[in-house]
Formats: sequence, C-alpha cells, structure tokens
Amino acid sequence: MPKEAPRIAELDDRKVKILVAVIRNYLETGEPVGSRTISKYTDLKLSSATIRNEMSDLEEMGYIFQPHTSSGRIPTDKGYRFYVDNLMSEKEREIQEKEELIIEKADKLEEVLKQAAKLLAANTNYTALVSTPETHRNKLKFLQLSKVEKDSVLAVIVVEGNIIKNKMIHTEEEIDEDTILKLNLLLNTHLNGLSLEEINLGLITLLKERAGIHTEIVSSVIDAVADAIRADEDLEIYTSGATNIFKYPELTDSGKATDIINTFENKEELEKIVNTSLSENNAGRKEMQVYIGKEMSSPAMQDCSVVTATYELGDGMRGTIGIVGPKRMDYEKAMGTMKSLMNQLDEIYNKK
Amino acid sequence: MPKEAPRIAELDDRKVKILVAVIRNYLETGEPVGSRTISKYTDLKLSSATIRNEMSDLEEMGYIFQPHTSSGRIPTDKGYRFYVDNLMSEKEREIQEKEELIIEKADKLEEVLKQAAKLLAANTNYTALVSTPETHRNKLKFLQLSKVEKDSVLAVIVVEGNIIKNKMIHTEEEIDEDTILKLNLLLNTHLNGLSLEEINLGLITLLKERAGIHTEIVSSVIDAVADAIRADEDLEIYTSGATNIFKYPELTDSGKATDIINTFENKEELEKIVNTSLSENNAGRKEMQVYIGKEMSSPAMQDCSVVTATYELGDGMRGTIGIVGPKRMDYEKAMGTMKSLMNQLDEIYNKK
DNA sequence: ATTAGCACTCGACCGAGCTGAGTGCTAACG
DNA sequence: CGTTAGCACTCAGCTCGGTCGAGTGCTAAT
Repeated sequence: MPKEAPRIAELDDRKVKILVAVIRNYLETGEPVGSRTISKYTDLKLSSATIRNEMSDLEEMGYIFQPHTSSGRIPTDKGYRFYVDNLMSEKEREIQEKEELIIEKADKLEEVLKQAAKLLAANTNYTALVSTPETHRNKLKFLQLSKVEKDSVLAVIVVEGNIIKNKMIHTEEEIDEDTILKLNLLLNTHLNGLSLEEINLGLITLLKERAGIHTEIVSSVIDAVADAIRADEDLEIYTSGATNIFKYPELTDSGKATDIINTFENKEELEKIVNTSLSENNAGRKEMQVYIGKEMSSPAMQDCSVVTATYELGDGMRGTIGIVGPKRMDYEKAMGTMKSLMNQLDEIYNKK
Repeated sequence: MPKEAPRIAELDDRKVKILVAVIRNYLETGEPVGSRTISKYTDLKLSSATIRNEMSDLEEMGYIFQPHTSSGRIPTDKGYRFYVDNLMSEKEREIQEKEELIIEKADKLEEVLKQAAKLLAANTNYTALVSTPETHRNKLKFLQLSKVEKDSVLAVIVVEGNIIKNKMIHTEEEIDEDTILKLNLLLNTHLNGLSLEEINLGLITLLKERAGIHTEIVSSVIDAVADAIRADEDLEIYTSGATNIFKYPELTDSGKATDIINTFENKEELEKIVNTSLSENNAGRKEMQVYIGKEMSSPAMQDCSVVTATYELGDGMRGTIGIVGPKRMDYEKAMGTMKSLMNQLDEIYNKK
C-alpha cells in the first residue's frame, strides 16, 4: 500500500536538508520545530527567515504541517514516508552492528517467538508483535491414530517444520485395534506428502469410498482427522510491551492509547497488518516494510507506524514480526533491531 | 489472606445502615459521598448532622475516610471487606438468575477458557483473567513413541483430562523400530497410571537401569520423555478486556493504569494471585474469594479488587478464573456473573 | 439523643493577563 | 534576485485571583 516514493527531484538539495532537519528534530523532541531551531541545527548558514520561506514551500507540497497557526512544523505521513524511503541509510547500518539481542534456543517455536517479541519490545521501547507461521502450504509428514481409551482415539499429525497437531476423537461405539491399523495405513498411503491445503473435502470423500469398510465410525474418524488437518486457523499473534505506547504523549491523550491497546487484544485487526505484510513481502522482495499512519486500514492505528518483517523458517513457513510505535518512532533503531533479530532467527532455524 | 470479618456486633444497626449507604452510593457514583446525600438516600429519618456524627465514628473505626478534609467519605479496604462479607446476599441472587452467558462448546480446553475470559470481560466491564489448569497431579494415561524421521522420534503423552503433550526428540544416530517398540513397552509398563509428579528423577534412573539396553540413545530418549512429562510449567494465563480499567477514572490517572496493564502482561504477578486463590479455596471450601486492595501483594494492584473462583474439571484439574476491577466494583454483579459462568463450565465438563 | 445553624475548608471551575515561541510579510541589502 | 532584518500578529500554556458549592465540625437549642 505504500505509494511509490516521490522522485527526489521534486525537492532541491536545500529543501531536503531542511526537511530532514525538521524530521530528525521532531523525532527527538516530539514537539513542533520552528525555523529558528533549524537555522542553528543545520550546517547550512541561513537565517530563520529563509528557512521560513522554504518551510512554507514544504508545507504547500505536503511534507510538513502546522498543528496550529503559528506554531512550528511537524512531518506529515508523506514527510515520514520520504524520510524512510530515501534518507536513512548510514545511521541504520551503524546501529545494526551494535545491537546484540540474544535469543535463547528453546524447544518450542512458540516460546522462541514469545521471547523474540519480548526482546524486541524491551530493546526498542515500542510494542512488539509476532505471528506464528502459517502452515497450510506445508506437507504432511506423519500421521498416526492411536486408541487411548475404549471410546477415544488420538490423532497425531506432524507437518513439515515439526508442527504437531493433536485431536482427540470420541467414538460412539468402541473401535477395534484392527480397524485403527487399517485406517492408519489408509490415511498414510493417501495423504502422506501432500500439503495441508491439498487435503480438501473432495479428497476426503474419495478416501472414504476407498476405505472399503463403510461403518459410521470409520467415516466419522476420517472426518475428524480431516478437521484437525484443516484447522490451521490457529494463527496466534503475541504482543509484548503493549504499555510502551504510554511513553509517547501524543498517543496517550484522549483514549487513543486505549484504542490501540484494544486493537492489540483484537486479533482481526492485527491479522490484517500481518497479512498485508506477508503478501507485500511476497511480491516486493524487500525485507522490511514500514507502514505509516493512514497507510494502515485500522483507524486506531492512524497515529502509529509499524515496521514489519517476514521471517522464514526453512520449510517455507512464514510469519511476521512487527514493531508498533508512534509515527515519530526512531525508524533507524527499529529497523536495525529488527534486522538483527531476523539474523538471529535465521541462524537458529536455517543454518541449523 | 482476607482477615476474618469483624464481628457485626462492633457496629450497631444504624451504623451498618449508614455504612452500606455510603458504600452503595460510592459504588455507583465513584465520588465521595456526604452526609446530606445519605440523609435522603436511606429510609431512616435522620438529619445530616446526625449522620455526620455517625460517619465520624465510622471513620475512627476505620471503615471509611475522607480523601481531603471536608469532602465526603469513601470506603476503606476494611469497609469494603465488611460489605463483601456481611451485606450482599439478596442482590446477588437476583442478578445471578438474570445472567445468561453462553459458552460455545469448543474442541480445545484452551479455546473454551479464552472464550470464558472474553465473556466475563464483556459482561462485567472489568478485566477477566483465566488460568489453565494445573496438571501435575494428573495421571498418565497414554504414552507413545513414534519414529517420524531417521533422526527424530515423536513422543506423545496423554494425561487424564485429555491433556496432550508432544515432544520431538532428535537423536544423534538412527534409532531402529525395534528399539522404539521396546521402549514403548518399557515406559508404558512402568509409568502408566502414575501421576505426573510421581515421575521424578529417581524413578527415571531406575527405569534406565532396567532398560536392559544401555546405549546412549535410549538413555537420552528416556530423558527427553521425562522432560516432557515434567514440563507442566506451561501454566498459561489469559486476560481479556484489559482496557476496561480505563473506564474507571480513579485507576486511569498518573500511570496507575499502565502499571496494572503491565501486571497483566507479566505472568509472575498474576500467578501469585492465581495461586493464593487456589490454595485458599482448597483450605476454605468457599467457592469464591474476594481480594481487596492491599490484601494482594502486588503493589500495582493496590487500587483494585479481584474476585476469583476455582473451577474444577472432572479429573481433578483445577484452575482459576478472576475478575479484576476497581475497588468500587459492583461485587454483586461480578460474583453473580462469575457464579453463572462456573455453573456453565460445570455443565460442560462435569455433567458430560 | 437529635437537630438547626453557622463558620470554615477545600477542590473545581472560570476568565484575565502574561509570556514565549513561532509565523508571515515587507522592505532593505549585497 | 535570493537573502535577511525587523515588526506585527497569533496562539498555546501558565499562573493568578475570585467565585462557587459541597461538605465538614462544632455549638447551642430542642
């Protein structure tokens, strides 16, 4: 959704310098920045009056604006966008080298992700957001039914990437060991190696026909298994450091913070962000996305920016990691820390 | 931790009536209540002056206090305690009948609990808190190792209550099917029916000795299984409606809300609450506990009250459900809704 | 024992006035 | 012609004093 960055040509060198000065300053202080400040802050030797003229131009072009008449300027979304797209290479690299996040290798992916979120939040002072990977393109690796009790059968399903699913299936009547054995064979020969999304309703009915034995139980067990396989809607999203947003006054006032935290509690909104990030990444091949203010659909987020990245675990499972902060967040730092984290995840899961 | 309720005798009838009036009024309005208000609000025909005298007494006894000189009174923790312990039977019953929460039966316990939290929060306008049950006293019902790949074995463990645990075990060298079969037999004969806490280190070493085959792999596999069994520290706590606390001005100011929400993010503090509730319930046989302000250890919670209850799923698994709100929360309603919810959980899991 | 009355306290609210940061415009300057 | 100095103007934020009203404590009368 981020529009193509405006051609640099639109702004002459001096305007760019002034714009950067405004933005940098605002990022630091969080307060509107005036012409006088800039005439000192920058190396270009110009009086405040001149700066004022230039700023007036910049305002007309939509890069900055005044919150009220005769106060300093602050960047617009367009201003930030320009900054993010064109003007932040050196500083970022610098930070990235310094950052040293250390993820402890944990047994469960879930734990690692939670930890990653925590680290990210702690290191940036923004809110971190991590989604579990989508698995529906993954291939079935192992499937087994076991009789646990007279009337219950446990289905264990392992897909590539060692994601394990369980389903306890209650049966009306007792089901004998022999049938289970046959079912195991049947299911394995037909489903093994298929990706989860390939296992659809058509295939299942076909399977039932071939089953040979046509009792109710068998059919219902197969249904249950199919259910479990398809139930990959368990996309979880963890957040950490939600209260960090209270550190930024412009988000604290008038219930904005409440709205934002509510959004964090509400999966659907988060999913949108995660998903656009995933698809964007898929198309664009950029490793990180930045969404600024209105570039996000969610109304509660209009005063925020989000930096997202897509992580990829060897077996093609992809998930999203995000940092949510105020629009005046330190993009360099956020992106630097993010990159550093991605590198680590890479090391853990892909180098092996 | 809640102290024994003061004997009613300490307060004569009239004082009780006045105290109740103060509390009820404050619960509704959230503002200090004065003598004049009460002289109207109650049926006892007394002038404000008399009320003032009585209130002065009540203040001396520690049931109410003035936020600043010459403003109305608000209840102290002691006041609330008295109210909760002695004075709220009729209204509660009434509400409880009206409440109709409907939990959809879901496959996974986890989902049901999350849903319960959501319902609770939505219905009360407070924050809900649900812990997954502890399982360490549960008995092992089913254990199975399966070879998934050359170098990995999957352990599936089912305990009473149909809690399923998985552990993927990577082995250095390939392990043959035969060994797995033997291991399955070994583990099952020795561990089946034991409660998780009975499976300790001693037992495991004993088991290894009896194993007969003494290769490294076997030993490491057994260790991994034991690990998985003991790893019941995955006590999860879900919260819902965290931002509801913003609805109560006395919690919103001066970063209190932030502290509270932070506490919600932080498991350890929550665990404390959950655990005291569990043990309290164990001892006292009361179905619900109320903790008011300083009765909780967590400093961030000193301005809150919590209503907790312990749910019990057939197989002896117990967890805690809580409602967190301001001290001036509507205890009747909270307890009523809670009770109603517990009844439903009971129906789902215990009536079968 | 209860009540009416009175003086007093104190937070909340409101408007006035001041200040300082910042602007836009104009005229002068190199 | 771009740049600058100067000036009038705007406006948010702060402080100050005054008023208001709710509420109390105390005393004297019932």
